[in-house]
Amino acid sequence: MTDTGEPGRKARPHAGRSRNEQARQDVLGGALELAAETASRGFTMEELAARAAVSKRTLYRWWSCRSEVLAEALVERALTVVDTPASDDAAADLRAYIRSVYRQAHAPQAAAALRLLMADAQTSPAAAAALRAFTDHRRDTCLALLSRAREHGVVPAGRDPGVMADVILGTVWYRLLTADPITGDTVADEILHLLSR
Amino acid sequence: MTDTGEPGRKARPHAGRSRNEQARQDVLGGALELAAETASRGFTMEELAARAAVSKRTLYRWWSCRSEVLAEALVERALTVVDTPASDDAAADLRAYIRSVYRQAHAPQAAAALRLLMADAQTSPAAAAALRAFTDHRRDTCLALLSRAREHGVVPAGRDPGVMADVILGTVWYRLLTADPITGDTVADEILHLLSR
Amino acid sequence: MTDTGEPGRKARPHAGRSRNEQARQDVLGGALELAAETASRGFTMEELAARAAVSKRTLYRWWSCRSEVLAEALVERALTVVDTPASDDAAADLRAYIRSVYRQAHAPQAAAALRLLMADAQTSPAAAAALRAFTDHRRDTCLALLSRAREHGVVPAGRDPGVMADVILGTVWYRLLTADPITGDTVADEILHLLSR
Amino acid sequence: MTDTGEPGRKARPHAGRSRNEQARQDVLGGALELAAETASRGFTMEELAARAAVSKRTLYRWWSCRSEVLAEALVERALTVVDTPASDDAAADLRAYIRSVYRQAHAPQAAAALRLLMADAQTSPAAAAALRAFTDHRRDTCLALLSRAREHGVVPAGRDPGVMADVILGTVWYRLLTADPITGDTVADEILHLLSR
DNA sequence: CGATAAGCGAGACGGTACGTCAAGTCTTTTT
DNA sequence: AAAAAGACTTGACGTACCGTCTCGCTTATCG
Repeated sequence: MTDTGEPGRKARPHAGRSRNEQARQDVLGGALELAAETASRGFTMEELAARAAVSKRTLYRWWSCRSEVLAEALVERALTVVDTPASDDAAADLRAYIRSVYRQAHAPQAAAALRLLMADAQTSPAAAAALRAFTDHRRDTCLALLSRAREHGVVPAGRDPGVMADVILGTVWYRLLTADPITGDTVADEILHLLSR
Repeated sequence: MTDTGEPGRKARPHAGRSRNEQARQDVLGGALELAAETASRGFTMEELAARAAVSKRTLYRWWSCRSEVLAEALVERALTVVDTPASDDAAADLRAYIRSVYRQAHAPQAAAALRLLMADAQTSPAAAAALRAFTDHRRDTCLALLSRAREHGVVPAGRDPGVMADVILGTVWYRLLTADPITGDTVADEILHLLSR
Repeated sequence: MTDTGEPGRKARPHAGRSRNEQARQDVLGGALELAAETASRGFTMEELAARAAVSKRTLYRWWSCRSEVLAEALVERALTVVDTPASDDAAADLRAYIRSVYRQAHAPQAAAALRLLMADAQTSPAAAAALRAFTDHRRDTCLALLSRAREHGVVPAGRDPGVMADVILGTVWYRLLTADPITGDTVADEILHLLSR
Repeated sequence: MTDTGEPGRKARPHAGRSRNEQARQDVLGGALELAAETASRGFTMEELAARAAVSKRTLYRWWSCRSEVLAEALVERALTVVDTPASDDAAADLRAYIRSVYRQAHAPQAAAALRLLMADAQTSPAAAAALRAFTDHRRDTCLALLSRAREHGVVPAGRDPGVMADVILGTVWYRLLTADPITGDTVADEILHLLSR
C-alpha cells in the first residue's frame, strides 16, 4: 500500500490493523440496551457479544468484565454527565445539580447500568473500582457545590460536608436500587430543603 | 367412628421424618460466616452446602436461592433487629434508632449479608422480594419514629416523612455498598442534626 | 444381658405386624405394568413406589433393587413358565418348548421385564445373579429336552448340547433385546429345523 | 484459487479453532479402558471426563451420551471389524467370519463396550439407534456370506437366511451378556456345523 | 389385656451424577 | 495486529434418583 495522500502521519509505521471503532460503539450501545432490556435479570458477556455481533475474544480484549463495559458506556454516552453550573446563585446551582442527579436515575439505560454496576461491585473488586470512579467524581462535584453553598449561607456551616454529600447521593442510590420510582423534581427539592439553612 | 368433633376428618398432624433443625441452623450460620469471609467475591450454594455439611438437595428443598437463605439468616439471628425505643423523649428515641441502624452496618456478618442481598436484588426478582421485606419493615419503623418526633417538634412539620426516612436509610445503605467504613455514632448524629428543627 | 444359657435359641419366632400381601402384589403388578409402559426408558424405584402406592421404605425392605422386584414378579405371575411337556413324542415336546419360549418373548410385560433385567445385569452383580436364576433354570429344562430328543434321533448325536441350548435361547434373547418383533411360531420352527437330524 | 463460477459467494471453508484430535482420542480410548475396568458396574460420563482429562462440556459437545462414545470408539478402534473374506472356498469364508465374531467377544474392551451398549439400548432410544448401526451392518455381512455359502451348497437352501444370521449372532451375544466365557473356536465351529448341509 | 415388635406411609436426608450454562482463554483463519 | 468463529477448561447451576433414616401410626402376636 502506497498511501500517497495521508497528511496526518502515523508515528508507528508497523502497527497492524487498527481497532474497529464500529465494534466498540456496538458493544457500548448494546450494553446499555441490554441492561435496560434485561433489567430484572442482568445480561451476560455472551449475550452482549451476540447483540453487538462481536466475538467474545474482542470483548475481553478491550474490557476485562461487564462492569468495565458499563462504566465506559456510561462515560461515552454522557449518561452520567450532570449539570455542574457555576452561576452567581449558589443555591440555584446546588438545586440544579441535585435535580440533575435525580433525573438521571430516571433514564432507563443509565439506571439499569448503574444498578448492574452496583450489584457487581459487591462481589468483584474490579467492578468496585469501576464504580468508585463514578462515585468519587460525583462526590467531588457535589462537595465543591456544597462548599460554595456554605460560603453563601445556603447550607449551615456547622454540618459535615461529607455527610451532606452522602445524604444527597445515598438517597437517590437507595431509591434506584430498591426500584422505587422517583417522579419529578420533588424529591430532589425536598432533599435540598432538608439540607438548607 | 367416635371422634365426635371432626366427623370424617383424618387428623394426621404429622407425616414423615421431621425437619432437621440442626441442619437448618448450620445453613443459616454458615451463610453468615461465608458472607463475611468471602465478602469480596460472594459465595455459591455449593460452598454453603459444603460448609454446612448439608446436601444441595436439602438446601434447595428449603430455600430457593442464596438470597432466601440470607434473608432468613438475618431474621433468625436477629441481626437486623434495631432498637425501636418508645420513651418519653421522642428525640432520644429517634437518635437511638438511627444509631442502631448505623451500628448494624458495622457488624461484619450482617453487613456482608445485606450487601449480597442488595446485589442479588438487582438481578433476581426473588431476591428483590426478599430484600423488600427488610426495607419495608425498617422504613415503617422509621416513619413511626419520625411521626412522633414531628409531633414533639423534633423534626420540622413541613417536610415529607417519606423522604426523611429515605435519607436516613439511604445514606447508611450507600456507605455500606460503597464499602466506606462508618466509625462511631458521628454520622448517625450528623444525619439527625440535618433533619432536626 | 441375662440370656446366659440359651445357645442358638430363637427367642421370638414371630412378633409384630405381619407383611401386607396387598402391597406386595401391588408392587409386583406395578413393576410389570411400568416395565411395559416405560419400555423405551425404564422405570425408577420411585416411580414404582408411587405406582404401587407404597413407600420407598417398604420397597427397599423387601427388595434390594429393581431387578429383584422384576425377577420376583416374573416368577409370581408365572410369566416365565414355559411348557415342558413329556409326551411320547420327543420331537413334539422340543417343538412345544421352543414355541413356548418364543411366544413368551411376545408378551409385552414379560418381554419388557426381561429386557430390563438383562440391562441391569450388565452393570450390577445383584441383577446378574437374579437373571442367572432364570437362564440357568431354563437352560436346564432345554438340555433335558434336547437329551431326550437326541436319544430318539430327533437331533444329531455328535453336536454339543450346550451349544444347541445356547442357540435356542440366545436367538430369542437377541431378537428380544434388539426389539425385533417375532411373529408366529415360524422362527421357533425354523430353529428346530436347523437343529434337527 | 480462481473461483470462477461462484460470483459473490463467501467461501469461508473454516473459521475458529479446530477440534482437538488428541482429546477425541483420549475420550475414545478412555471409554474402552473404563468399560473394561468397570465391567461390573459401568462407568459414568464424569468418570470418563476425568479419565480422559477432558471437560464435561467438551464431552457433551461431541457426544450426546455414553452409548455414542462407545459406538464411535468401537468403530474408531476397529474393534468390531471382523474378517469378511472372499476366497474361493465359501465354507472357509463363513467359518472365518463366525470365528472372527466369536473371537471379538473375547477381547476385554470390545466385550465390555458391547455389553454396555446393549444395556443402554434397553432404556434409551439413542443408544438403541447406536447399537442398531452395528447389528445391522454385521447382519448384512453375515447374510452375504450365507448367501454365497448357500449357492455353494454349504448350507441348506430351504432355510431362512435371516434366522440363520440371528442364530450366529444371537448365540454369541447371549454368551457375552450372560458373561459365559467362550474359549477357542469350538463354539464357532459348532454353530457352523449346526447350520451346515 | 397390655406390652412388645414389626410393618407401614410419609418424607427428610447425604450422596452421586446428570446435562446445561456462562466465564474467560486459546487457536485458526481471514482481513 | 485485529477480528470472527468457535473449541476449550473450569466450576456452579438446579434436578433426579439413589438408598437410608426417622417419625408417628397401625396391627399382630405373646406374656
